[in-house]
Amino acid sequence: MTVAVWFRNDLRVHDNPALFEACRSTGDVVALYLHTPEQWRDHDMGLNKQRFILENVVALSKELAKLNIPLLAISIARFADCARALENICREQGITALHFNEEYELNELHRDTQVFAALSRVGVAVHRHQDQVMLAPGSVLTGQGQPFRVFTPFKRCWLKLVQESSIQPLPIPKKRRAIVLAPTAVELIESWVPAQPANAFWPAGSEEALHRLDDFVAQRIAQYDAQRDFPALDGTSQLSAYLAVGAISARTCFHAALSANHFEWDSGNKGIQTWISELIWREFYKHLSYNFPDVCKGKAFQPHTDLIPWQRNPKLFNAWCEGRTGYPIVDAAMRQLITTGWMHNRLRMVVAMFLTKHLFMDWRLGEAFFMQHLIDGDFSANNGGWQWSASTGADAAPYFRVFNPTRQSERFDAEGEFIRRWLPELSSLHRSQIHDPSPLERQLCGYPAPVVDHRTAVERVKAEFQNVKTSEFA
DNA sequence: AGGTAGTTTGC
DNA sequence: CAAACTACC
Repeated sequence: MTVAVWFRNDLRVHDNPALFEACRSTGDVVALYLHTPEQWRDHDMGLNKQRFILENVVALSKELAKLNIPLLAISIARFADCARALENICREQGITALHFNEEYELNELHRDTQVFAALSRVGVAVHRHQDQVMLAPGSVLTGQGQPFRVFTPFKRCWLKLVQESSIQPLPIPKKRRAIVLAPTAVELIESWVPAQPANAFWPAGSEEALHRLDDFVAQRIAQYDAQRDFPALDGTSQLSAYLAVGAISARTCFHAALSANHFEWDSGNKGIQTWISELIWREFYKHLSYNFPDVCKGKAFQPHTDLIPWQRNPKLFNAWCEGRTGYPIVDAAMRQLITTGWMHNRLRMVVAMFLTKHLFMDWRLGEAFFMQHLIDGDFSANNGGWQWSASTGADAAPYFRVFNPTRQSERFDAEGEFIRRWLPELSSLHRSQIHDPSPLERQLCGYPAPVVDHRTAVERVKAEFQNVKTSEFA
């Protein structure tokens, strides 16, 4: 008897429910990976993340080899091909049961429904496990049995349920007896990696992820609340990419944070509590994708905001993409994204608000651009963040809350350190000038004038929102 | 997870 | 007259 584990966004051997359960079997265990480059393209997945995933698959195959579990990897085109491919592999390898961890976005759910139906039809037992979130979507509900639309009550309920259920990460399964089946050559997987310079900021593998978590919890988490908003500092965990591909689980992160907080939930260290809150935002957005699948179809969470005549002016959009808006903090952030595949969270909010509320451009353009560049691109978190910024989402920023990029810059990069790092043309400017250089200084530095006037832009976007405002009497 | 204009307070 | 507070967007 052979049992298979299909790996997707859970590229690790520790705390992996599907792997752990498969390994309770006495038969042989094999691991499967399906590469779906065309689907990735449809999802706007950038080369940074494609590379990172495949490097993590390679790292995973080595971890699995230590357990005597061969990894079979094949390249197909898209999710629609998964059922057929798995059916073939199961037949060829005599696989009688398939385990995998659930994913909650619409296309992924659809894929998994097809797989379940196809394999059940040919007599393969399909076992789905909960992994991506600590509490399954559908299990965190209001008193009315409805999904939450507001974060704070969601968080309160989530913490209560988690306390009752105690989140305990699973161990690495025991080494198994050697089996005959040879794994897919690492060279084949490596041949799928896009030809692009290696990303030195993000070494692949669970080992690195766990090391980062240890380091963060030991050194920086206690100051997280005080430091996380300053992009020039290294105040965040830098774990997002590993969470996005599942090189580490949210459970492991949560458990480490809680343990550092002496298992206190609503008390103890403020930095730890704030970081845990961020893990809960991640849960909140995954639950939203599942409970409100319209957001997976490009729709705004608040339907009336889809009446807003967002612009798609390519000239302005390109200025934003390339970091030439004439707002130093925005341009520095965009260059960090393009260069490293990552952007500081505070700046994600700043540039997203700028694109939507100053340039009045469709938030979907920004959402797609982020996915094309982010190494940690995650549909739910990215869509949630964009809709928060655009004021179209669940528990979003109110439409009249518009970050003033210059004010944000003064508050969170007071010395201009971050700006100087990414905009060398402004590096000689004094802190009093760097956030909004005078016309003369811009000319001397070869730095563009602002593409829009702050005041004018804010007036406009507020008026547009008021135009589509739902009547209280409707 | 805000900004801003206008007003009041407090030295 | 600047910080603090308030109302509104």
